[in-house]
Amino acid sequence: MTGDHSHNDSQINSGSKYGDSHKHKDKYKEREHKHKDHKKDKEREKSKYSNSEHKDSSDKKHREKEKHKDGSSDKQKDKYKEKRKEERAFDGALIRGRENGFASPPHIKSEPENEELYHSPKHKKSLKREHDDDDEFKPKKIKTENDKGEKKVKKRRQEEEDIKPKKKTKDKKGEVRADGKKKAKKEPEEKWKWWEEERYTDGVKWKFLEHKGPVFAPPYEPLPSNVKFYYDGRPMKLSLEAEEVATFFAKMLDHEYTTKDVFRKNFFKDWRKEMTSEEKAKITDLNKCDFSEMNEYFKAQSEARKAMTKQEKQKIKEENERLLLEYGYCVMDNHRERIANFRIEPPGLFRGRGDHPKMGMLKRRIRPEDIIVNCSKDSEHPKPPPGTKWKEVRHDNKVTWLVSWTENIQGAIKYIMLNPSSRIKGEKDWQKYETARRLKKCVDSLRAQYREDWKSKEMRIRQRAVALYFIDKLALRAGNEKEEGETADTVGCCSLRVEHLNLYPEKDGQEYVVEFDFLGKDSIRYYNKVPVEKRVFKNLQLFMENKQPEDDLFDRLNTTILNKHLQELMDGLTAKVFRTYNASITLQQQLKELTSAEENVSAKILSYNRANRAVAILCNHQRAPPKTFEKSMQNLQTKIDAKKEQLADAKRELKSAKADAKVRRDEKSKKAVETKKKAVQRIEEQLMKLEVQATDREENKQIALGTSKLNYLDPRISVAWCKKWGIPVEKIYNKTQREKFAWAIDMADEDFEF
DNA sequence: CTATTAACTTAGTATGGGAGCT
DNA sequence: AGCTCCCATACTAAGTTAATAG
Repeated sequence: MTGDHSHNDSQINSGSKYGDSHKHKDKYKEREHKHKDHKKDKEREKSKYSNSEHKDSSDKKHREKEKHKDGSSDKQKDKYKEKRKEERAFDGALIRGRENGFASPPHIKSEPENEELYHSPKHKKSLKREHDDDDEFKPKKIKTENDKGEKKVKKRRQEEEDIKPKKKTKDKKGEVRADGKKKAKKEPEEKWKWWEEERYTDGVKWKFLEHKGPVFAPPYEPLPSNVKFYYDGRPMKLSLEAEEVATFFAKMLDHEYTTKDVFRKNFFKDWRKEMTSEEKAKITDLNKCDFSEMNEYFKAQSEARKAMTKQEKQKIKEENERLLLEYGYCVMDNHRERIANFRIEPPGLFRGRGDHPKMGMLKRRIRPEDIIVNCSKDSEHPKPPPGTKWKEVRHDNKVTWLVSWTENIQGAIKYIMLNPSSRIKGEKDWQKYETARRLKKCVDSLRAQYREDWKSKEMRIRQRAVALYFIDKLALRAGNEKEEGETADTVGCCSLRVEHLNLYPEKDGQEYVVEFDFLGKDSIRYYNKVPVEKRVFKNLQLFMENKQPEDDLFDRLNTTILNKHLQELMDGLTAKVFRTYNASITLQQQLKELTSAEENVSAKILSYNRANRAVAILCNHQRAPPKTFEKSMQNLQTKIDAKKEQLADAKRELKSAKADAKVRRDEKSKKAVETKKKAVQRIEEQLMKLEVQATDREENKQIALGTSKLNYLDPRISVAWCKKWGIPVEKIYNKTQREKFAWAIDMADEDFEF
């Protein structure tokens, strides 16, 4: 791959990368107080180093110069022109005429009619956006304009229908339900190919949106009177409110969380807030609280649930399906789309990841009064439960969410949004990969540029350039600043501190080795030793000079600055695009390298998984080794041994059959030989499959493939690979994944190049 | 500017149901 | 028929980024 650089190998092979992240966390416990004055430190750092930076006013000039320099070579100019062209082409292709109204849906059901409405066979072809190669040869612009013209007619037609949306919507409801059943048969040929349509411009996300609102958590069910809470050894009846919160804790009793000081402290504080004044007066020490009876009750409950009869379970299942059918879908622009999370998060105790200062706090119950509903004006608005009101109903079609509320732990807003299979998510996803592909086209010049910048006389530019190098080479995340004491102490690239790296002029026979050791997103440990270029090394030494361990490595850089810079280099470029780009390009290149034509399907899939794994390692996607890992490995080994034995038997039988045939020379015995031969073959195949499976599983012990597959790897690479080698796409993507990547499965052919 | 907020993507883990085995 | 194990899914926390407020 031209775009690739060979940095991956060292990582893929670095066995040392995965320490036990949990054990490791202790090391970071001290951190909190240690770097309390962090902000101040940063200021201090700034003035300390300001000498190395001649007047900030020169920055602007410098930037201009860079631009000129960039464009000065003809080759580069061409490159940029090309890039521009691409962008336009893609954008053009993606524009959905904004007047191409998607107002209220006449018939959600009958996809055939919709199909006609949105892409009559006539211009279907021209609307179809294919990959860039094609784009270069087609006059997109003109095409788009034509389409607009055509669409206008349609739009008008739709608007007429808009006039009586209410009625229409009602009609359709009956249908929706009826449809749910019919679906199974019809669906295949009815699947809506949103990727063959044009996109909205100007940040409009939809024209019509109708949904039923969220499903609230079930109300609290008080404990039966025989299940008691004990304080200081004596039974104590709690008020409903206090009892509910107590049950949250009781349910977690076997969890390690409840042994942590912070968790207990936070829980107790919030619990006390729910107590009556009498309770508050009495219950003053969590250690005197005995929740064990409650805990047992819940365990018994879950046992009982498991022991339910088939019918009972069936009933629950049906109820869930009913709920899904009623609340799990919305209508957005003529299409019924699946909602991702239509249930409101139930109350409970906050479980932060890592050393979270807020772990154990009470996560409040969300009521209708907390909910903001978003839908179109002309839709049938969701109704709040009887006797309640929504906080607000708004009609903002510049956003994609249907419902939002503010969560009480961090004060963050939570949303209900659509499923990944929806048009609105799919388009975004596709666009993400297109941006990464544009990066591929300019990454070489960009790399050349940051290498130049390592020599800059401005500290801020050097820091930026080194940070960018890390982001590119190591696929680090951007690393926003976080508010101290509000979250676990984790970092990304821009927020790295001096204590997170060690410099070794020479280590293990390599020069200029940097050792990274920090907690990243979700408090997952990143540990890596990488040889870097001398210039980078020298720069790091410079950045770390005269600093305390808890000082920022890049004291003149943050994610805003970095992203602003990136935006100037390429439209749509941000730090995370590098992750997407490097992940996808690595997959593509690894697939090329690892797949061998002679191998059978399961060996090819192992190769695929290995390629996938290389990406997961690059992106540091880890998982806790499954609790049952050792056992399941053993089981597999047992199976393998059994299979081997079986194979030996089969071979023996074959041999004797052969001998037999030789003597008897009749049809029957010949046939027997054939049968035995086939049996041997079959068993060999099975054995191979098992062995491959074992290898795969072993290699996957603490690596999670899912995240990269879902979020970083351009699905068209995988689809193309499947097509090229005749692998059924089902072997690579399960049902959900196929739904999410339907666009890629439909449009990528075997020559797709990322 | 800097800080905050809003919106959206990315993340690992818990759990529950179903496939495959005994 | 019951059991085990494994995967898919649900869940929701924790990031990134751009927009907005101060």
